[in-house]
Amino acid sequence: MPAVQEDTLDRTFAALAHPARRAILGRLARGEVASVTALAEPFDMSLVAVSRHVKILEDAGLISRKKEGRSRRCRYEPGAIGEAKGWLEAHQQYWTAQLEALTRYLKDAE
Amino acid sequence: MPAVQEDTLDRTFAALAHPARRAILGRLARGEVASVTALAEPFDMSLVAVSRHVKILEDAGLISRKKEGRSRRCRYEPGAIGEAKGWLEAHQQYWTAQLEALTRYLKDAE
DNA sequence: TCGATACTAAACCATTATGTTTAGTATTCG
DNA sequence: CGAATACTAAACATAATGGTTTAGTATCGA
Repeated sequence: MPAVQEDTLDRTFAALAHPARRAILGRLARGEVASVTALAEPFDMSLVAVSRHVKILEDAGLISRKKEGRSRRCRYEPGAIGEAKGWLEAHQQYWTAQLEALTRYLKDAE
Repeated sequence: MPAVQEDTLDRTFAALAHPARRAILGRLARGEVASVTALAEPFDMSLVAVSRHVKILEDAGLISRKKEGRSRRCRYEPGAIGEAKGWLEAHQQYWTAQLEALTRYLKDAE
């Protein structure tokens, strides 16, 4: 199991906890590369607010932003989501292993 | 892809964003069934604080609490973590598919 | 029954999160 | 150059989070 920094997971899970950020990430995860203005378009929220959501996603390592003229090209970065998934998987696996052990134990005890 | 309620994911990811809660969940995910006092033991934090972390995990559906005499038996509930993992997987998959398509495209363009 | 145990509830405080509006900085285009 | 575009920064209001201490409530055990 790769040793992931605690505060990295903090930031990643916190970033994923907001529906607007999940929506933005979802769009980018489908391969789209979009400007902040384009990302803001579906939301009933100021551009400033969206810009900060984008920054939170960037700080969590979930996306990257590159200045391109006067706009920013935002793209998905798969590393952080992989780490979060890894954490969840590891814990689900432990549970599954535990459950299997219990099942075997109960079978033997019959 | 199962339709998971947005605010359920909000609560689940928010619950996972705190290291103490991940630690508690990790313990329970390994199959342990523990009282709040037992869960609080490793932390340099009041029992009251831990009790509230436990409640946040419970509200997110990650664990359940059952009154047993004067203590509460806390146990792992695999559903919510599965939904969170499902969300992450779905988005990783899309990206992977996108990447593969791009790779094919670039190969053809050579 | 009376005190200890295992909590949860309530009140409080400091900090962080999330939105707003208003400014300011680059960059492009006529 | 000068206006429009695409942001980010700053200042602000409000709500939520995360901790504390102090009070309850329920249960157990002598």
